[in-house]
Amino acid sequence: MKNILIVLLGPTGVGKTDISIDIARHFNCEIISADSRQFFSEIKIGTAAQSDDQLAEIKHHFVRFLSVKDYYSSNLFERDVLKILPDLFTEKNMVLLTGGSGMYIDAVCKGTDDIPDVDPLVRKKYNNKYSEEGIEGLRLALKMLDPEYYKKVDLKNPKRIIRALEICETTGRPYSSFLTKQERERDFRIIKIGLERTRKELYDRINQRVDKMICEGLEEEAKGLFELKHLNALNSVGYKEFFDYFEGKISKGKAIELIKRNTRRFAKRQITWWAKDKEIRWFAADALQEILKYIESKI
RNA sequence: GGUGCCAUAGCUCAGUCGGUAGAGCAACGGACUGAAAAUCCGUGUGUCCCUGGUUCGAUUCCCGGUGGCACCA
Repeated sequence: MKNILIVLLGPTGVGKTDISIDIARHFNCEIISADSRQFFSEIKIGTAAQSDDQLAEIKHHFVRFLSVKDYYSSNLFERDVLKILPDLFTEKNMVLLTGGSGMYIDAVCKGTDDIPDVDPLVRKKYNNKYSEEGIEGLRLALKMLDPEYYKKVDLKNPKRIIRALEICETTGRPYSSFLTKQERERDFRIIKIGLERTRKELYDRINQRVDKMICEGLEEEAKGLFELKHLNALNSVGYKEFFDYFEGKISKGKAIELIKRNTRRFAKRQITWWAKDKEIRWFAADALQEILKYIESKI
């Protein structure tokens, strides 16, 4: 029987965590988290972490295993997950991958092209170039180094351009020459399950969850990380807004309001990301029995 | 009960000396292969409270309703 990776995805706040526990319990399998912020140990409250009971009952991988000071990426996630999957599959032919980071899930399911790692100094160099010369400076450099990608890329998005430039510089080849658009073959089956709710319901849950985080002490958690606010891992909804409050830029009420709004917008971006993935079978977020039945029909 | 004010986008409101309307916020749609809870792009979504009148034409002016607020009783 071929090994199976169940992928449970959906926007933030839809209810993935609870149902992932139910599914893992039912099939007696372990969980790999594909949530790019739950990786970090210091940001527990703002990332709606699993409860201690949940973590005790079901073995979770890639949850709070990094410090916010660590560098991580979707590519490292792909490598790390592919590294541990064989071990997990020797014990049980099913593993549950669940989370809300679309790019990380895709990295595991579809793979990414082989592109050399980049020296952080090179990224720094182009970030400096951006602050000194603006987006136009980046565009000119890209036009020189990778005219093909220049035609495709969003020329207003500095991160996209900087990424291409740092690869061009590191490898001496155009970034676009590394992009094959070919999906990797995996030696396990993938069953993708999406959880959905009406927009109204989802937004109500998000708003309530933010209020809950505030009660649980999100402000204190953020305060303790204020000195590290420049770190990428802390450029996250729930923290950046509090940092603005601590700096006196906005009121506390405004910060909470913005956390809610930004979480809603984040959820919308997640929905957009998955909208074009035809492999996903969508279910109402509380339809556990249907989901279990669906999985069983596929194995 | 009387008088006054108000009624326009999801919300707060602007505006049209009569030619069917706009700003902030919210919202909506999209892009995205190693920073992705990031980053970036795009979009006004409207019985201008209702009925009648004047008018070539009414969201705008007038009569009468309805609802809200304030004050007086």
